[in-house]
Amino acid sequence: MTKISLKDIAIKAKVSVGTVDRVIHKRGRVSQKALKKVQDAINELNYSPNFVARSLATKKQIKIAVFIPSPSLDSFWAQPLEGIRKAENFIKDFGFSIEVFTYNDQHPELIMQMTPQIMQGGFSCILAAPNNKEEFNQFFDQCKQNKIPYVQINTYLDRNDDLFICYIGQDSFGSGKLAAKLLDFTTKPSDTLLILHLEKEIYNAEHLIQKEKGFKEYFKIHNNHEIDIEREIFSDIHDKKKKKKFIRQMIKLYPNLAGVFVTTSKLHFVVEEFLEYGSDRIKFVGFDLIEENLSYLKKGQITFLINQNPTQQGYLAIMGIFDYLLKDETPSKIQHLPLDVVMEENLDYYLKEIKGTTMVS
Amino acid sequence: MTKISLKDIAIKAKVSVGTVDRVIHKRGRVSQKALKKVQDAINELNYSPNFVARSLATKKQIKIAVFIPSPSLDSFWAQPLEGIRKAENFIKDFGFSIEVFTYNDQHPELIMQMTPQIMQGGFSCILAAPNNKEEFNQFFDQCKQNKIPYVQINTYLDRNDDLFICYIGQDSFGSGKLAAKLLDFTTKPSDTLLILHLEKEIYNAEHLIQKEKGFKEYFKIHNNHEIDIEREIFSDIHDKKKKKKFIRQMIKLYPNLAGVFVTTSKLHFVVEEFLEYGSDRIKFVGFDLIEENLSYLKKGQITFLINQNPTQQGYLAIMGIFDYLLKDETPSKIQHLPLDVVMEENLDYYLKEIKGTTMVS
DNA sequence: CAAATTTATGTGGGCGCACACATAAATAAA
DNA sequence: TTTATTTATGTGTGCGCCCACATAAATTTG
Repeated sequence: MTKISLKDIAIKAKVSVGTVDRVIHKRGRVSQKALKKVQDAINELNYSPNFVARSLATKKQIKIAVFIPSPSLDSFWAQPLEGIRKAENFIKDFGFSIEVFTYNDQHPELIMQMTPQIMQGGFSCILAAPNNKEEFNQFFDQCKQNKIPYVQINTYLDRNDDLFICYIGQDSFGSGKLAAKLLDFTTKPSDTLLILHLEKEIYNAEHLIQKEKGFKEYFKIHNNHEIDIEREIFSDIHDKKKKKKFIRQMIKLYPNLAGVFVTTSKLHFVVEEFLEYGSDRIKFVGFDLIEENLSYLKKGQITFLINQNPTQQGYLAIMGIFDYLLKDETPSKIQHLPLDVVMEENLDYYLKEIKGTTMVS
Repeated sequence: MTKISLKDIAIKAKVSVGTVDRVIHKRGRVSQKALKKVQDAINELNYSPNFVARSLATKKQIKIAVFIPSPSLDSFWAQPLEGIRKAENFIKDFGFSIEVFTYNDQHPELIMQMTPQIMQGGFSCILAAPNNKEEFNQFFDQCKQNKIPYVQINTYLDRNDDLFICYIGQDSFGSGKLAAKLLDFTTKPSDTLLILHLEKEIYNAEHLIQKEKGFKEYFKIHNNHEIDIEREIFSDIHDKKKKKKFIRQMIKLYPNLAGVFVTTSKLHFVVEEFLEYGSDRIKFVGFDLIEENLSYLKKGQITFLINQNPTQQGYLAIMGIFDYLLKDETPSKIQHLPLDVVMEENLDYYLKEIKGTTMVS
């Protein structure tokens, strides 16, 4: 009942293990006759290589580069990083190692500066979160030139080259629809709902565009209440004066405001002001279980947060790369993770991460 | 930069690898002097064994038994099984194999009949879903006698012996609270909410008791609307006549019925009748993304389903056992998985499972 | 047809570890 | 002191695979 080994194949095909090895790795130098015998034996015995032994034998160290926004600038990224570390812990005995590079998505010009360093680091694969559309299209072009395969997480950039392995993350469009549904629980006829982008250069952030589209899509289908959908952009969130002014203006502009959908994790920057100047009817929906948002959720001032399984994103991406490099398994191109609806009552379970090496999706 | 190996330790401690091996495995036959030298070397070089090589060297096959309700009788169990298979696919190259035994929780007397077979199967570890309290306490006693460690999923049975490795699953109490919150979104003063157990022998199903407690707990804290909480038990769900009669009776008994919480995955058995005889104000909350429930969710007749991460439960349990047996890692005893609030808009993402060998939570 | 070249096949060492076995050192019994 | 006995230590083989190298067979060239 024990697994079929190379040797079993060799015996069955009446050749040496060296020949079988050559067939499996398509190294050539095998006669037609032997080739067929070996292939038949492999099929008959339903052989698949033992990747544990394979990993031990190929003593080559495999390096993976990770390129994500800095967790110290945006605490959201601590979570994917945690998943990445968890995966690293698992695959390190297979000779895999991980090197993390971080960027600031508010200063995308630095991304290009870091690119050469990453390209020349001798990495077998790159995991990147392409927050900035333009820069990362260039980055991935570089990957292509250097023949380095890559995986995307969190933000999806449509790429056609064959070095793009897969995307793992949320469906931004779907998350917009979900946000709409959550706000729609409490809408009344002729209410206003506001889509609020707290970022500059929206055009360059594909995921935000998709979220807005999804939100609007929901109300195209379900607009039984004649809800008024508005959208605004404001990026000076660190300038308190400007922020207050802006929010006052919003309240004035939209007297029937019943809900605010912030398309990033930055909802916490505006909740207080909306509550102060606006009516208490206003409900909020935003993204991500970062500390700053959680305090409002716990106080009941934010009703819903949408969680995008960040830890899982990082973990799955690394493990996918592992499968790809060690087992030659090609994953499906688009892997959408669940969009969790998080409120006070189920928050805890999302926070405590599963202990032990081997988490999983 | 390559990892420290046994040999490195041997050289540093000026002994042979055999001696190092003896120290690591506590096999004795090592002098005090040598012991100390080796321990010091291990600490200094921060050595940890390469579990890939270890697995290859210990050629022994490790068998894991899985004991869960039959997926053909309760389709919920297809999902944990999927996670189990996924994990199996990963660990099979490590010489691990899995054998699945199923039982019928409606006929717990058969559980004891199967027990000897499982105990004598030569398993290194058992994964069980202890739906029936009494029988599984006996079952786990047997595990203890036979010195076979075990992991619980989905239902938690408090056990004190040191062969109980861990529990992986939802927090039943918390899921009750969450259900209460979901129904409370639309309650009005003096509404009635009904906790409905569609099982017999509730006293023997610990998780159901906990769900009820959690539900009531929520309204102890949040009862601003003077909601009336009722609870009923009905188990003849396959007898349509009795079922209809029962539901009519409920409607009559509770004229202000605004919500029904079914504590298992069997909500689909009663939705239609409640909708037929009752007011359309009645909202439903139940568990599990099984096909029968999903059709109602998609039609908008069920608003919320609570998902208990079943696939993950199975996957994590097996991988936990793997870590436990191969890496000597002791996991934390209680691992609560997230309680996902699933509605029409985010359903899809929970259904499509991540492709590839190595999922992971 | 022998020699040189190309192509096909087999052999052996090693990855890091576990484990059986052989040997050496220390201690006890004769 | 010699011989058993116990205890300590080292060596060697193999897990399944990869890969470098040696050898053998087929083909080409002179």
